[in-house]
Amino acid sequence: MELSWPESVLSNRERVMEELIQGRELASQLCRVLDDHKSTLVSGCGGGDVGSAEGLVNKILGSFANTLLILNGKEADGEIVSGDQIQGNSSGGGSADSSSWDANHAIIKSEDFHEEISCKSPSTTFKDRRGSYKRRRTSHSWTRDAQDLIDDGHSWRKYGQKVIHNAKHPRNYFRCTHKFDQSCQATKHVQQILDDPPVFRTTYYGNHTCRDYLKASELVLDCTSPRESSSYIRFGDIKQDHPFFSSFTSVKKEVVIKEEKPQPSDDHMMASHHCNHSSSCDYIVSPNPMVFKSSCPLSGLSSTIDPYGHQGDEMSSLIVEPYYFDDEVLQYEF
DNA sequence: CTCATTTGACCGAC
DNA sequence: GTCGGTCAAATGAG
Repeated sequence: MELSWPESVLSNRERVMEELIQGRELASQLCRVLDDHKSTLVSGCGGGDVGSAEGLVNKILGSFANTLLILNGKEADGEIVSGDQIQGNSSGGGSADSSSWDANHAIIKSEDFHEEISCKSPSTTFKDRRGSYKRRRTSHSWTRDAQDLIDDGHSWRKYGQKVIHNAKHPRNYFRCTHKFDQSCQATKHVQQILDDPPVFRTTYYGNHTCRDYLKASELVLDCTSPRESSSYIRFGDIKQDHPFFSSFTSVKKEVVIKEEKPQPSDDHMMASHHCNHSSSCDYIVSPNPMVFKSSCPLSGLSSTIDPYGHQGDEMSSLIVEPYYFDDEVLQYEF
């Protein structure tokens, strides 16, 4: 199959590579810093170079964010951020808090970005009765206004629709498809708030804890067509009519190749994919769930990088996947 | 048959 | 009492 990159992508390809490679280098530095820090702690000296580690983390996040912005075509708008501009979750609040990012006619606002790790109702007391719930007032949420119903890269299942007081259109309620099989608590509400032009407000609640590889392994693309303002690369569903989609076919293959290796963990999400093709493609997304798996919530990454300003969607999914650089896997062990 | 959507009921928050 | 979020049976699509 012929790989053909669109011009806009080709022009950014080198920059993407630069950003990714820089991210790899920074990550390597971070590993060393963390190792030093660990040994320092073991030796009882305390302190360590935490500030340096944080700086590296920020730079890494910035590198990946820049990559994503390039892919998203936002570079020209001067929205490339430096690593120092990105603040990790650990530094409190998250940079997405006051962010408003206009992409593809979408406006994202982070309304309520409180860190509430401990959630309200423990699953042990989970609803025995219908309608038993607590209103979401303190859980973090993000709203996103868009003229299109944008696929955010996750699988959603509609579980309700409600006519809202003083609202012209009913509100639709969605939960993650993997709510039960993976205990993913992410939900979203979608409501049309304007008629002409139609504007849909999507409010996201909670983080995706699922690993929806089929959907998560998508890349957000900038698209010149307003109608396709939210096109994605879908590795499990390559759209061949799009020149950029076809160019990523090899990516899909590589993902499949990795699957065929025996996975010790619960890595069965893409078991339905079968492909024996090999590929020499250069930068790849892998579904290996072990990479980036740490005690830190993934939202720590996604909340700061994701230009949409919400956690756990396709962007974060892309980021937390391991990246291959010419047969080299970027892996972190924290 | 499986899975997603629809829709009325339920119930806590206000 | 009203409103909004969720549940779950019924229904539909593939």
